[in-house]
Amino acid sequence: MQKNPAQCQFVVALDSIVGKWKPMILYHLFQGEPLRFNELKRLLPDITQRMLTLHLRELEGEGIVKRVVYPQVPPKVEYSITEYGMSLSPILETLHQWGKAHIERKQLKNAENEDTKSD
Amino acid sequence: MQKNPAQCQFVVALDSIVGKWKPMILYHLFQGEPLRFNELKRLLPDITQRMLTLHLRELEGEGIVKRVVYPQVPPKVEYSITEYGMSLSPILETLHQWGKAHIERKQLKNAENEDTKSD
DNA sequence: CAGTATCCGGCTTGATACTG
DNA sequence: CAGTATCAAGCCGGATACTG
Repeated sequence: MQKNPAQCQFVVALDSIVGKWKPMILYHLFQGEPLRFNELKRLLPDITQRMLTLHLRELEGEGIVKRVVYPQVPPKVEYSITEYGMSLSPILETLHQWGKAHIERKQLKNAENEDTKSD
Repeated sequence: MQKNPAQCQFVVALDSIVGKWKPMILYHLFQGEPLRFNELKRLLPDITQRMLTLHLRELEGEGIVKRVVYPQVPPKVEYSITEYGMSLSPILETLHQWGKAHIERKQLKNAENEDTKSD
């Protein structure tokens, strides 16, 4: 894509965590407990099986998520954050902090607008 | 979108910086100097005017970028990071660090694969 | 110079059905 | 249970032309 040597490395990082459901998947897996496919599906009520599979495969491909298959019937598959994936936690943490502040800021702005509107 | 109370706040943060060119735009503006529309365009050789406008408008809407119009002919418009926008710097910094490490890791993996392939 | 306006293609996501 | 396969829709971004 872009060749710019140093500057586009956060694009790389973003690619690993961007996707409609990836942040949510990561959030739940970061709770620590390994989760089964259907447990994740239940936690993400609006996701389709297809998207859950796709995103999990991508995260697995990046080495962020570990997939463990228990050979039994009915099948059991558990997903968890890899040790490497844990290295994302500073990113998720700063994103979370900033997102929180950003929402509060927006609500403030809206409140101000309500004020001036009433004149 | 999702109602999940606390957990989706990094989605909010991501929304503010995700977009094909937003990270690059931010990168250049974070250098400190205000940049004119065409200067940004020159720094982002493959961006279209349309996308540059759209992304700048979005960043402006979020309060991250400031747009200053100098009323003169030919028009002059300067873009710069707002003080609020500066609060993104921890995010960009961690993303950058992680992206760098992630690339190196991938190259390592590739090298390993080359080794085993030669058997 | 700094944009808009239109039109269009592709990739991401969604819906639904099927399976070991 | 944990997926795959197929098809279709929607949104993001690209190309191009036009303008105060």
